[in-house]
Amino acid sequence: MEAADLRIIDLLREDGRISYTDLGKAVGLSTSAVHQRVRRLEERGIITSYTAQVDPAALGTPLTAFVSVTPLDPRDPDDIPDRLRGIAQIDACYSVAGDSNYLLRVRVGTPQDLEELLSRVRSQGGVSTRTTIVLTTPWE
Amino acid sequence: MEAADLRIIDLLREDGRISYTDLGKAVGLSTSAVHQRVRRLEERGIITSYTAQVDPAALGTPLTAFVSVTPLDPRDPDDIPDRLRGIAQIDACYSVAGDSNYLLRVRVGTPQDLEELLSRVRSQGGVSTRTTIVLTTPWE
DNA sequence: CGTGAAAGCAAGAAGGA
DNA sequence: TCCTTCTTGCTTTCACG
Repeated sequence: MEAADLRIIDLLREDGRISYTDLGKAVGLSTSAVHQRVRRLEERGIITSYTAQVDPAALGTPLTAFVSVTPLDPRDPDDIPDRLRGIAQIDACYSVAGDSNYLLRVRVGTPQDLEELLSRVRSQGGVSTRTTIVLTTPWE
Repeated sequence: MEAADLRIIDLLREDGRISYTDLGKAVGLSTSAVHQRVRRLEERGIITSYTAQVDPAALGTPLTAFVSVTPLDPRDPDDIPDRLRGIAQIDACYSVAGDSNYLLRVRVGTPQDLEELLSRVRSQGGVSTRTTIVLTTPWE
């Protein structure tokens, strides 16, 4: 990938709402040229989306936790992600190599919410869980 | 928080580059009204930033891992986040309650890069590590 | 990749419920 | 306080060189 594209990606990661005009000034290209480059990056799947970052506490979910997930019966077909996909509190799901099969990052409001969520994950996913509470997030 | 603000936040999380005009149509308010609301959400720190999501593989970092971090000497002052902040490959740092003190999410290109990174984390952070490799990311 | 024109959008001022 | 409308200047988009 070219230097201009990398610079564009950097700037768009810093400020996803920057205008193509400013982007052009920053990389030394015309508005249309950067616009075209950005479109190509999007088409090639390099830039996948643009999102607003929101303070979880403001949305009523100040409590973050990581949940390690292991199937109760390892012989079952592994469709755990499909089984868990509908659960809104799970905001990331990683398939991992290690003690457990999956690692989930979840966000909830209170310890009670976490208890309910874990119970739902266990029954709906057919899994056992091991949970690690996040105290603070120095950066993300 | 009001329903309109929540709807605005939802839409901005889905598409961080949506125009205020479209946002206004979607929530049934004028352009200026939503614009004003968005600015207030930003000022109040509810919307913290806008970012482009980029495919890690395209940036040459297809390998994701979680690193549990424990201080070698628990009596030392705990400035581990400060010690690790400069390391670009660490893209999230969580202080956790559990076996270890911190959980890092890291992204690198190759197993060799991971080896180097872990060695740097250990020496620079004054910590021991336990690493879990991510195989796939069903969602994030 | 750049230019230029047309359409669309942002941002501020003024005024009303 | 929060909304709408209006106006001005930018930004985006697209056809073309």
